[in-house]
Amino acid sequence: MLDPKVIRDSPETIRTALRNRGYDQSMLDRFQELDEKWRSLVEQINRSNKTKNEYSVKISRSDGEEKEKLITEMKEISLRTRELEAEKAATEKSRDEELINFPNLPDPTVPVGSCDADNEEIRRWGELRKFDFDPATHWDIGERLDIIDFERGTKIAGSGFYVLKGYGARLERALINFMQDIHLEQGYEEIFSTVLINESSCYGTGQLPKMKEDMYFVERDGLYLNPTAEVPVTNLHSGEILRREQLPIYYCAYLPSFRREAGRHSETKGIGRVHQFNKVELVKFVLPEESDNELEKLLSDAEEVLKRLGIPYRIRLLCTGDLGFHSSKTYDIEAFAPGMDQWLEVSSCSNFKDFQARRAGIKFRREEHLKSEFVHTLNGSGIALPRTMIALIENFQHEDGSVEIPAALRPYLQNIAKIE
RNA sequence: GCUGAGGUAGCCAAGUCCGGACUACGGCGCCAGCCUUGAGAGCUGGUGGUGCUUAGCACCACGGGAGUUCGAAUCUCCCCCUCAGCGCCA
Repeated sequence: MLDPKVIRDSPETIRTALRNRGYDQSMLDRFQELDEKWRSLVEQINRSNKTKNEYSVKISRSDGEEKEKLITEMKEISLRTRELEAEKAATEKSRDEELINFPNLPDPTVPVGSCDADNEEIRRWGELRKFDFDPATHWDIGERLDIIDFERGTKIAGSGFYVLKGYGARLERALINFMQDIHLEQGYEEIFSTVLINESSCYGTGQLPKMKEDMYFVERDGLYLNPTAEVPVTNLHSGEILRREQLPIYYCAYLPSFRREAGRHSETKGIGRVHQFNKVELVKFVLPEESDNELEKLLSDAEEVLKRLGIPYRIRLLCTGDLGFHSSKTYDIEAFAPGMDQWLEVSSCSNFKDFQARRAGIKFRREEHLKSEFVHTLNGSGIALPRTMIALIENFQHEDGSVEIPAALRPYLQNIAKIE
């Protein structure tokens, strides 16, 4: 959520940001109109309340005929105040509905652009492997090795689900532990959170209201299935005022994530876009002045996973048009999958600045006597499992259909060297 | 799931039965001033949010919401959460 004061004081900044992001700027005009009306109503109600408070004291101190007279007068004032309050409540509701739909302000370093082609490649790591045979896709390899079962996933849950078997399942578990251990080394504290989360948590990080259609919802209990551990983990501190010495907080969390991907999964074959997937997530709570640096560190912490696995990747800085609703600046890490011949987004590292903190009410105090301020939050996948598995299988395949296990991962798989 | 007790400011905690001077008692912590060589103690004032015509003024805030009333921390209803006991359970 943006600071309403900033919208009031520098609407042109907001207008530019909306334009650069490709948003309809009319929301700004609607907000301004409603906000002005709201402020005028607040003024009127304040005046009215003041009179009421004065009457209240007078009534309690008088009796008899005078008291009756005062009560009659106050009745009228009360009635009028109620009307004003009803109007204010309605105005406030409309205004806040506008406010919650404003996307975050892009960081000045974010390139202005509208589509994928405008994203800026920052760097590459690793050599793309040269094959002396035609590299197979992970779904072909997975089926041949009997480690990925698409048909049975569909049978037990539906289209867009899959099941891992044998070494596939073990590889998944190994990757989770491998990643978590790296992040523990890097100074993150491990969290295992709930998979079901309430509505206010989803508003807190900004998934709601925009992503409602993409989330699974348990109607009976009013709970959502976790779409990304960013939501529960960031909300661990919602409504809290942290002490200065608690910051920075680094959390890493493995958690299954669920996305409805309404009308989209059929576009992608394999396990690149599915309804349920595992992900290790990195979440940071930091001092506002540190968040720029913390984003760079977060990115390199996530990259470390791919480096140790030996999977080639590239880093892209997203342009204003591709930036997520709640993010101020985002780097995507894309691993190369030679079978699919595609760069796959395996991580998205974002600085949200105070956007989520403002929604979720996450503050800190520099000194005990000073006013509380909003923290800055960041998060990044560290990293998403299925696409990592795709890259791993497709990069380390042999012509005979076996898949080599990268040396760093072997200790997590009873030291086996390959799956065949 | 049932029964009971609770939720008041950064923290602890009075007030709630019986609505009105509650401008929310008091304490802890913290800040400023006074005092002191210094510190401590003591004393005085301050300590959340919002709006505005911003050395200030006003309003709001007692878990959340709705209602009753001229007036609600206080009465009524719904919901959330905490604790205890019982029940159920991997």
